[in-house]
Amino acid sequence: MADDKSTSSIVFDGSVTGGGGSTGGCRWNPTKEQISLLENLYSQGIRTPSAEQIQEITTELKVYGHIEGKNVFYWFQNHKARQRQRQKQEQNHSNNIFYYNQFLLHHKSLPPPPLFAPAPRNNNG
Amino acid sequence: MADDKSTSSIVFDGSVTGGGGSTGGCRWNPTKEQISLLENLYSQGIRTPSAEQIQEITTELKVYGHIEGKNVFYWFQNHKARQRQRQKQEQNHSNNIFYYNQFLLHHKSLPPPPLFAPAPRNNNG
DNA sequence: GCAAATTAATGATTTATTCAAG
DNA sequence: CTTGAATAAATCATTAATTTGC
Repeated sequence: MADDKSTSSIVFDGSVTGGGGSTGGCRWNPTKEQISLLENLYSQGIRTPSAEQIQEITTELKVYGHIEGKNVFYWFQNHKARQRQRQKQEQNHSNNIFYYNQFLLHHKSLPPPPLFAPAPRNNNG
Repeated sequence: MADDKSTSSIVFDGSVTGGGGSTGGCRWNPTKEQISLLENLYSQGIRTPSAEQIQEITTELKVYGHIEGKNVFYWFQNHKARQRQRQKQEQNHSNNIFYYNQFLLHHKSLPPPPLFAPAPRNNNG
């Protein structure tokens, strides 16, 4: 499905180096161990590791194969986003009770709302 | 398209105001359309709509279901607050992930990340 | 069994929001 | 109001699975 994109030529030359050779792919190809470890960390609650964390994780994962900090960073980004996406698809549940305090609503009849009245100043419209 | 969950339609038909019987369950339950529209307005820059704006928005949103001015007002209040909270948490949690996202990635292989490392010492070996 | 073609998964880039600071 | 910072969302591009035909 690579229609006429032509916009991006990609400067990626695959000089990822470091790899033990293998297929010398252009993009990082995580090993089972690496994925397992990453998923474990994610499961532990790590969603957006700090730079330091990324460094540590990268170092750890290097034992199982070539990897860089950016790979770790991207992995968490993508994983979180895709997990979210999948969850969203499951949004079949009925009500979407949102964030609203019933506190005010209990007032029911709602008297004249002066709250937002004294603000005739600039409007963002 | 036509992703209507059709969950709406009832919910708040009439007896919202002037009740007095049930203590709870009478709070505004925004529909997808309403939320979408509100978020759109928020995205357009509206943070604290004036009374007139609230009125207009309310009128517009009434097409999709019962809603009152206070709901609109509170929605913006809560939405803004929530966004701020989230942003703050993020800021406090992560430091310079940005480092990976903008600069390094464009430079391919991750060089030594001293940017966010005030570490004046350099131990190696 | 294997290879080409197609589809699905996912790594890597780019873009758009959002709040804080000046 | 403009700029800076930092994601998250959307998108592109490549790899792995899977399918299909021989």
